[in-house]
Amino acid sequence: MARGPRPSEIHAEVGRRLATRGVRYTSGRRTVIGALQRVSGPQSAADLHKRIRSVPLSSLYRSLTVLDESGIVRRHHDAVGLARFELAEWLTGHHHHVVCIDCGTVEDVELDAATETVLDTVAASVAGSAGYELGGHVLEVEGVCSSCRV
Amino acid sequence: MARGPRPSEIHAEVGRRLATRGVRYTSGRRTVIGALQRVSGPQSAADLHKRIRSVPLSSLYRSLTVLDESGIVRRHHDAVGLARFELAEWLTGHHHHVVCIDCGTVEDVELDAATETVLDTVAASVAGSAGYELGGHVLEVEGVCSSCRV
DNA sequence: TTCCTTGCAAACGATTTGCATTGGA
DNA sequence: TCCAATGCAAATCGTTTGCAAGGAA
Repeated sequence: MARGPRPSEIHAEVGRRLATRGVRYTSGRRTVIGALQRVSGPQSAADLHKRIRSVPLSSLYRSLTVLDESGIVRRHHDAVGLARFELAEWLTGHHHHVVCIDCGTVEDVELDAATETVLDTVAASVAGSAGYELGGHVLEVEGVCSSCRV
Repeated sequence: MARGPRPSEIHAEVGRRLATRGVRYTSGRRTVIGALQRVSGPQSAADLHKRIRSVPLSSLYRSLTVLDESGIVRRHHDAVGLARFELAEWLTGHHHHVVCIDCGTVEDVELDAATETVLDTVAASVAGSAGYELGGHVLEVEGVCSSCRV
């Protein structure tokens, strides 16, 4: 399975990628990447802001936007419509999400190669029959997490 | 595959479901359900409002909220974060989405029973290994639609 | 020096809500 | 009749943006 660069190399990778686009890898942006690296699952701007009070919200949003446009982070939207950000798959490895229907928590999950192959096949046939050129796939498994099941 | 009631029976089904919750099936709500029935893929409030000018936006949102809470429509959020609504699966049958990475269009796709079984198995194992009680699954296939590929 | 980036405050826009009125069972 | 539903306008709130100051190459 395609895991990304190891954690210690992520900053270098990101810096390189930004450089080729004429974008600076400033300390604020490093802080954001660092925070995303330390957690699991997509984070809202508010979540991140709580962890890194040094970066004001507006700058945080601006950084996340640039990082998204540069393919370094990926923006999702949770069930409530809140924007949530996570490192792109080339940095973390391909993975899927398990979403708790009750509390909304999202956790990352990696599938074994065999299963992933099956999904690829399914995705390809779906894309084909709809006349789409396949780009990727996202499997979201919904359920009730252990804390909500108590 | 579990298809829902036929189109002509949907209003009756919806009315029945709402009644058990002490919610009225008013003409405005009928209009909304009718509009959702006529299109394919999740619609934004603005989309719906364009089709049914008779229902003011605020009422539209209120109806969609009630219908969502009653399990009659389901709310999603597209790549831009806009809320999009579609009839619940017990009314339309279980299906998945193909999303165009370029224009954001979302189309419904139904898989054959065999493939669906495979997905169920995958979803169950994912939920299990994450300690979740399985609720359902969503496969989103991303690609480039034919019009964007020109 | 030259742009890109940052901070703050103000602006935006989708969605929600208060309140008086209307309408369905 | 009686309470839920509606419409309008005002309020929310996550997110974006203008502009002047700060910082990296």
